[in-house]
Amino acid sequence: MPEEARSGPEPAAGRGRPRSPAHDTAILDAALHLLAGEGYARMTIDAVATRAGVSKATVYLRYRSKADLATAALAHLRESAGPERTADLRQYLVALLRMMRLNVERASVMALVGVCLAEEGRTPELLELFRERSVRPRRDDVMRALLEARAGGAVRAEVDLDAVVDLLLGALHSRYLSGEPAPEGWEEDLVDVVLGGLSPAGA
Amino acid sequence: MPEEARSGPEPAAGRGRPRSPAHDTAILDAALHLLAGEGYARMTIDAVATRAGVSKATVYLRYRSKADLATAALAHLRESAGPERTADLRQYLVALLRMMRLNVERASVMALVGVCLAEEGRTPELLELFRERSVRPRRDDVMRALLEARAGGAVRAEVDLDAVVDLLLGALHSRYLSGEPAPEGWEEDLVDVVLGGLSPAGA
Amino acid sequence: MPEEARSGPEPAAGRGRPRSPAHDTAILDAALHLLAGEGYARMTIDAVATRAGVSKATVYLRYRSKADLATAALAHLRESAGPERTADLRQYLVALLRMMRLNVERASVMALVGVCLAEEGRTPELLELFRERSVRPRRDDVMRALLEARAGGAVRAEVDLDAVVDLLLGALHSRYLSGEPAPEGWEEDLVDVVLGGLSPAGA
Amino acid sequence: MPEEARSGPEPAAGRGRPRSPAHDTAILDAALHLLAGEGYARMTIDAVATRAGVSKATVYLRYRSKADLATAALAHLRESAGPERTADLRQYLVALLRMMRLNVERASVMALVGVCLAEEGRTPELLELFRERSVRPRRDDVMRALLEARAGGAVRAEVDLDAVVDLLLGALHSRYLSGEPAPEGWEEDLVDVVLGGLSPAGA
DNA sequence: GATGAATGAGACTTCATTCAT
DNA sequence: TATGAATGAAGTCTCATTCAT
Repeated sequence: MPEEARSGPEPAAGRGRPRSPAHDTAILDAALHLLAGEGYARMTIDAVATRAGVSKATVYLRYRSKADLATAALAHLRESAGPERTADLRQYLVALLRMMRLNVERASVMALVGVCLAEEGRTPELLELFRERSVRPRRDDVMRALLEARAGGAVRAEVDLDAVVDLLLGALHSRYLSGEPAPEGWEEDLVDVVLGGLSPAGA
Repeated sequence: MPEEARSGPEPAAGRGRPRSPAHDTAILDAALHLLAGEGYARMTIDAVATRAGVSKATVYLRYRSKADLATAALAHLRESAGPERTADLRQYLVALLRMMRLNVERASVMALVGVCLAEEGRTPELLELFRERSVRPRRDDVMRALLEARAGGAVRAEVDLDAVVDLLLGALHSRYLSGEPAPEGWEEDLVDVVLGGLSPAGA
Repeated sequence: MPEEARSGPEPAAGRGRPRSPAHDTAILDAALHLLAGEGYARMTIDAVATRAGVSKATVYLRYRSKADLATAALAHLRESAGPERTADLRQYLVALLRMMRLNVERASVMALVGVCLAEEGRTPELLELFRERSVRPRRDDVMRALLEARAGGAVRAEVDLDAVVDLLLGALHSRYLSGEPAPEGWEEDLVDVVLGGLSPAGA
Repeated sequence: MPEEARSGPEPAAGRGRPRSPAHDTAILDAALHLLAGEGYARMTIDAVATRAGVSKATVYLRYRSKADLATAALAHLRESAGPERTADLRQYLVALLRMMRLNVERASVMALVGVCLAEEGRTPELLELFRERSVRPRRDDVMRALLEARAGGAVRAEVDLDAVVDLLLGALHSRYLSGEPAPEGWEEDLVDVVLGGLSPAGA
């Protein structure tokens, strides 16, 4: 059988019994769940199959290998949408950061980040996919907002906007690594620092 | 971490063959190297022993289990010193961030972060130790510098300094996850944004 | 003992590849053989698998652990049937004891007894199973014969029949432990003592 | 060094520091305890050494191998003395059986029997030693009492006394294997059966 | 003599992957 | 297609035994 038949959930042709699409998503959901919860190495095909309610061979019918499956699972992360855009930059950034923080607190996003980082040496596609589905969309959101604000004169022209994106989006990681939970109003504080700067009169 | 009686270089009364201190460090170095390079699950005791030039049982003489070894390896991360303190806040922060970035580019620090995050659900000690040895010292450095600057009037009194720490120290993660290398002068840009803010005239 | 879903020869709905019944018995036979010949600790799963002509994992597909396997192997001891019942008590007891003695001389029954006794502190199920499959059936045989004989008036009413069972069935152990082989007519001697007693005139 | 120096607790000559006799017995006691409690395979040299309060090498200084040690431990079983001899046969036998039963209930004698039986195929010396120290003395005790009773006319001349010994001494094993505890007066019942026989009027 | 370190050879168990039904 | 069985290659940990002090 041609190997393309196994590289993803798309079946070879219209011949024979079609693959169950319910199984397709069940497998990917299960894999993603385990990937985040157990890490790559402890995500066993058996556990994925059981959780998805299928047999191991059914998984292998769709994915050539465990790495393939993990990759597909990450690719299955739907590009999450950011919050509604508002005209006010501060308000928008605060909303975006809050959404991200709640995400992190709810799902095991940080574990997923960890898996991608830890596996980078061996399976760089994982990090690449995570970037594409999760990191880049958020960066683009922020960057677009900043560009508009600059166009509207609300942001100084000489500021390096890439650096601003780095600052805003990294704070969550930094805070998570610190072990301290983010206090009430944390997002507002962040944005205020970035907007207003530290220096007394401007500098 | 090794059993109490075994964590020091010399056994109780100096009787019997002394434990080789060369082995002690070789084992921890090997473990740390593999932990960063292969992740927790793929760091095998066999590989650690081979790399350290000892037998597996010699490793087990020191550490009761693989988790023990990994934890000890992380604890063995020497608390790296920050750069020389300078009176000028901007200059100090830039130097600190640069040092951190070079660290990340040189060693597999991000992989280590990933391992700790990925294993948090199962071995929270790893993240805890990483925090203690790597994260907290850096945060303290920054915070001290900020407090001094505020005392000297170089920082507005109403700014939330914790948020500033989050911003500055997270940018590196954010940038790493973006996949784009940091450009020349990146640290200066970061610090300038934080010092000067985005808004045109102040706020 | 194997998991419920796995203890029968056919899986739930007949789906998938059926488990080889030849393997089932080959594994149990091999395990029993090694258990008797090598003892519990030296019965390795590897040896069982090799002797059964399967892979180790195939064994683990059926039994969760080595203890499980050993238990199942003992449970696999078919409840051996006693000799034909005869009306004459003496004749029946002699036949039964002879059968048991031949069993002991032929198979490594005593080694198996030893294993169960030696492991009692750690795996009491072994002894329990051995009891159920080997000890109790024999005791019941004897007891039934004694009860019938008593009903027929061939046995004094005031005798404690449990003690009689203990005496008759223990003699084999005692003799085995003595190191001397049982002489020709040993069983007859035993039974005659028990029937006739030691005392000259009666009591 | 000559191998005899290791085959037992007797040191080579009077030269050098003499071996500690306290260690000698501590090691054997520990070994015997573990042999009975854990079985041969699970009796580790490490555990013996620890329990004896010495180091592993100290054990090896005395015994060439684990098998050697186990054998010596069994040989160290002091030939336990039977109860006081009394003129009355019945009374003596009851006392002897009671002592044995209490022994079995107190110490892990049955486990030791099991170990010897289970290891017979591999280390027949164990069973041989056990026989010599524990089995034979008891058999001799009973036999002597029977012979005296016969000389005194209290036992029928034509009875096979070896069979009587087998019966009396095996009952304990039989009862132990049955899983039921011996009831109050069990020994009396046994002896009464053997003395009086089952048959109503004599034979 | 005595100690604790070091080791090589396994033992149990798991798992990604392939087969037969 | 889908299933459950079967497998070979590890991986963690233990232990009898030998060494260096």
